[in-house]
Amino acid sequence: MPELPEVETTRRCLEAELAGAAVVSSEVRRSRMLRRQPRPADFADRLAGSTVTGFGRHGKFLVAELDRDLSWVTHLGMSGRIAVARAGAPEAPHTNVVVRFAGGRELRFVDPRTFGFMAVLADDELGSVLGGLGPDALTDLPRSAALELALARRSAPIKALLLDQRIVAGLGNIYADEALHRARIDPRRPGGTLAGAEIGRLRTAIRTTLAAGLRWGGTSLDDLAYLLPDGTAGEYKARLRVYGREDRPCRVCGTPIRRVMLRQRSTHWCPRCQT
DNA sequence: AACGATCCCTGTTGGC
DNA sequence: TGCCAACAGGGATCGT
Repeated sequence: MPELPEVETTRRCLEAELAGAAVVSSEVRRSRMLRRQPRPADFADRLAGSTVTGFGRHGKFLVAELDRDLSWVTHLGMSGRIAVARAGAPEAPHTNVVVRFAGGRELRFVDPRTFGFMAVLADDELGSVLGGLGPDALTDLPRSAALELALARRSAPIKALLLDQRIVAGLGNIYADEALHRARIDPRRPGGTLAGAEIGRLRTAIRTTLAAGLRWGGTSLDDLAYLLPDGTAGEYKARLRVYGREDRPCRVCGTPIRRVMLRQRSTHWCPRCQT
């Protein structure tokens, strides 16, 4: 579930907790977590002795800047989360990577399904991981004209195009459904059929939806998946309009929310509000 | 090129 | 109760 609001919430916590901290050592317990690191041995070698100057984000990628011109990249995948704790405090199951900082705190990467990954990359390696990403949906959302151009003549469902990180980076399955409900657009519509006014509504809906998710600390669907780095849950789930609400009444018109599989991803919408 | 299916991995849930 | 299939926040890759 980690999508842009969850990653940005995580980033803000890490910036407050760990910006300026020096890495002492790291421990990788599942080597699969380093599969995007060109030479896996570089990970621990490059982290040791590095200082984190700040935490950034592009789409769903968390990008910590290190001194020495290195970037420490984390993707949370489906089930990943970051925890910050004191060394020695009880560990969650599936703690796959631990990075220890001077002063006795550590960053823990918990990820049961291991779809997430970490890598410490030099500038010339960064492109192979972040290169294909489109503009960030929160900080750099394209203007309507640019969005219209990106969707023109596309036959894929608009929902699928919103999930394509090359067009806009940051939306996932939850917030794509939520934004389309806010925009009153049927998720199955071919992207190329969206008219001018609809593009504007979609753009506004993306901004509003992401801002709302962020305001509530993201969406924690259950206690086993996404949580904030301090272990508390994001509160946006209670405010979702369509995701996970099949057969329950639309919050706008009362019509039962419908669900279909689109590109193997479950898709929720209101058949009355969204056309 | 663009599109859709499949696979990666582990855990939970719902139906029989 | 027990078992097994279906499904879950993402994305790389492979046919067509």
